[in-house]
Amino acid sequence: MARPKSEEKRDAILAAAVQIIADQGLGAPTARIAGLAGVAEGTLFTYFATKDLLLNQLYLGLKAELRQAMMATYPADAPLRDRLRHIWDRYVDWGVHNPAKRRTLAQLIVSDRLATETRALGSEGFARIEDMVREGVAQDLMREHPPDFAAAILASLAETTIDFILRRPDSAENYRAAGFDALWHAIGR
Amino acid sequence: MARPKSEEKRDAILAAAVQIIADQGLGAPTARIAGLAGVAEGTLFTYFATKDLLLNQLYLGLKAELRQAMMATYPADAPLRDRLRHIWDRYVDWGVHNPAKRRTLAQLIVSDRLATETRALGSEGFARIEDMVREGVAQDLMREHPPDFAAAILASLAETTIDFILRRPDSAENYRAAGFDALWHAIGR
Amino acid sequence: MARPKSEEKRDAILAAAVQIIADQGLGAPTARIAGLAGVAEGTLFTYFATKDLLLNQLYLGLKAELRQAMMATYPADAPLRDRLRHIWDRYVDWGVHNPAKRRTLAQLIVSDRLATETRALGSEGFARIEDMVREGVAQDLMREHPPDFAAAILASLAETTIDFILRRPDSAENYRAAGFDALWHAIGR
Amino acid sequence: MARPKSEEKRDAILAAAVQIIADQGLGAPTARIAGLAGVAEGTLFTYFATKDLLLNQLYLGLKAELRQAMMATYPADAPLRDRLRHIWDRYVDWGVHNPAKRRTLAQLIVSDRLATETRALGSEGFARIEDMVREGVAQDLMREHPPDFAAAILASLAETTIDFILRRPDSAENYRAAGFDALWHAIGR
DNA sequence: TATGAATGAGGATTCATTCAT
DNA sequence: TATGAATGAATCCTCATTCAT
Repeated sequence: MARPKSEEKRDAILAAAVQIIADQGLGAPTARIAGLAGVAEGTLFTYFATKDLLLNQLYLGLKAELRQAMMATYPADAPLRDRLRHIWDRYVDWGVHNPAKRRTLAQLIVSDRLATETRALGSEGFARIEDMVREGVAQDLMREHPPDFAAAILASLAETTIDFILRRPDSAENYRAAGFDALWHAIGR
Repeated sequence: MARPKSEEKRDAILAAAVQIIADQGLGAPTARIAGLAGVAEGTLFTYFATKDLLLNQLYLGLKAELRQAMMATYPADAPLRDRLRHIWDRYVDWGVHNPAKRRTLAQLIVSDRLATETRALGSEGFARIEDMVREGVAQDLMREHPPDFAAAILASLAETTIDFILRRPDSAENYRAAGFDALWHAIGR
Repeated sequence: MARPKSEEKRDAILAAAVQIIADQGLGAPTARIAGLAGVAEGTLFTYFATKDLLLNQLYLGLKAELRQAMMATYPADAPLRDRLRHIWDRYVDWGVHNPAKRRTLAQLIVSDRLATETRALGSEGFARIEDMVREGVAQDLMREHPPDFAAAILASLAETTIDFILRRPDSAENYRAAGFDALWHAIGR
Repeated sequence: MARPKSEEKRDAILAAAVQIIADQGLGAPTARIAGLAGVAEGTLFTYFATKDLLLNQLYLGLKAELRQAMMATYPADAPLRDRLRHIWDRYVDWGVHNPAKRRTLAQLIVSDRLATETRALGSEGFARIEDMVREGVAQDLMREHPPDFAAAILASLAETTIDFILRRPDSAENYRAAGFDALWHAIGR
């Protein structure tokens, strides 16, 4: 007895949700999401009992995806600055190449529909960055910031950088480098 | 000329909207806003023909308020770093002391309910910061970033800082200083 | 102490009502009527305590106007057929030249907003036609129809004639003549 | 395929609309219509996306019904006068026996809620009458009227006749005969 | 499990009427 | 009397969710 609820359909719903929410906001009807996903209105609810549940799963999924993108081909043995740059580039690139996902994520984050627990789960896994900060501080490469604060700075500078790249794609490389430069000075020594 | 439209009522509606939206999101019923404002459901619509119009006005109002807060008692003759610090402190303080307004602003910004024109109007007036950046670059105090990029970095670091202060109010002073430190290094030389 | 409520304003409101109702139906807002009449929303209600009252007055006014139009320069001494033709022509012409009034009247007649009494008042004054029918029967010029039935036939054929003239104004004269011909045969001998 | 949309429910809604509109006008709430039809408020909108759509369908349905009534048991081989009389009687009877439908139809016709296309569709199918007129003219039985004008005369005289019968049901037979007599002379020779 | 019709609470907006000015 | 802001009931329609098929 294989899994009866097809993984495929679940994914289709999630993917549809990203598109729809990106351009109609969280108020978008579940019916529209189902439609784009190619399933019936009611079917959506066999995969996600509730719209809120769908939204929470969506958030978690997107966060996980971003995390994976950041960590893919992570050069564990490279020098600190290179590893940081690796993460930075991955973050920025993911954002630049997935504007709908990013927009949806933004809506979810400021919304009141994420359970506290969900939010907590989503924030995990940036531990690697925090480790790097601790390492940097120990090696005297970085100024002494609380590690989570430094990680948050990385994220916020990356977001700003992505915004500018999306607005002026021609200067993408400039902004990506300038952003990293700002980051390195902001938290480095 | 009958009863003139009262500035007071308009403000009450806007103030109510801030509270309600901060904790129920943009989907909050206009009826609830009117209720909190102490006016009839219909009255809201004599002041704002449409919920979207209300939202756009609200955005503009909050942006203006933040701008004023930042520029109040601006020490025009102080050294660059002090002027930047002044703006930084005002920004952070405003955010810390007006969490509902800030939350509402955040919702509005990621929403799809702001007219393009509104968004443009709202972004104006951060020119002062950009001027400072130009000045800093000229004086060789700052690294050469596009001025609007530097201004955006200020805003994003301030937001991050506010987040941390709200989460750990006891360390407010530390975060405010650390945040500025990060900013100064990020864009300074 | 002359009359304080200006007759002029009253008429302006009634005239505005005709236009507005003709193209937006009876559901048109009183505010819009007031606007077109050039008076304030509230002023309308000092002239007509209620929208229903306004509608009833409007009906009565239009009916009276049509009646007067029909009877103007009535050739009391002409032969029966000529007198009937006179009324016919006046009726048709009034309808053709006052399409908005006619449309409004039509809406009022089928609506449920006319008081029974109003409707009764409106129907009066077609007595002249009924007299003509009696006279015609007596003179053996007309077939024996109930006089009010004959009058109603006149009205309904006139309405139909007006409809066709409005749709094909080039053939106005043809239709007016053909319509009268039909009427004369319908009720005449 | 889940529950299919039931023809029954659709008809119930249409039937309810007739009753409600007949006595409360086109302004009658959809909720009341749904209520009388025995379905939920929302259900009405799965059958008719819009109140205007419902109204247009209603008009078309009633027109079709009237047309069918007129043509049922049409004696295609009878003499012209008998065929005309057949249509006349059917028309009048339908009106007399379906006062609510007739009242609703009247409201719809003068309203501004029928699409131009709807109105066009509704007028089709009175072609049979026009054919009869052509035939009558050819046989020298009728005076030369434009066929559509003659058809309109039939309708308007029938309506007038129905009005009188409804007001004085005791004389139904007289009016029906007198009305046809008027019609026959109006358009016949 | 998949479907989509059925449900009815809820929401933005309208509008006749009232009332402070 | 004239004005137009204030009122809140009423209206059309939406939408998450349920349920018969």
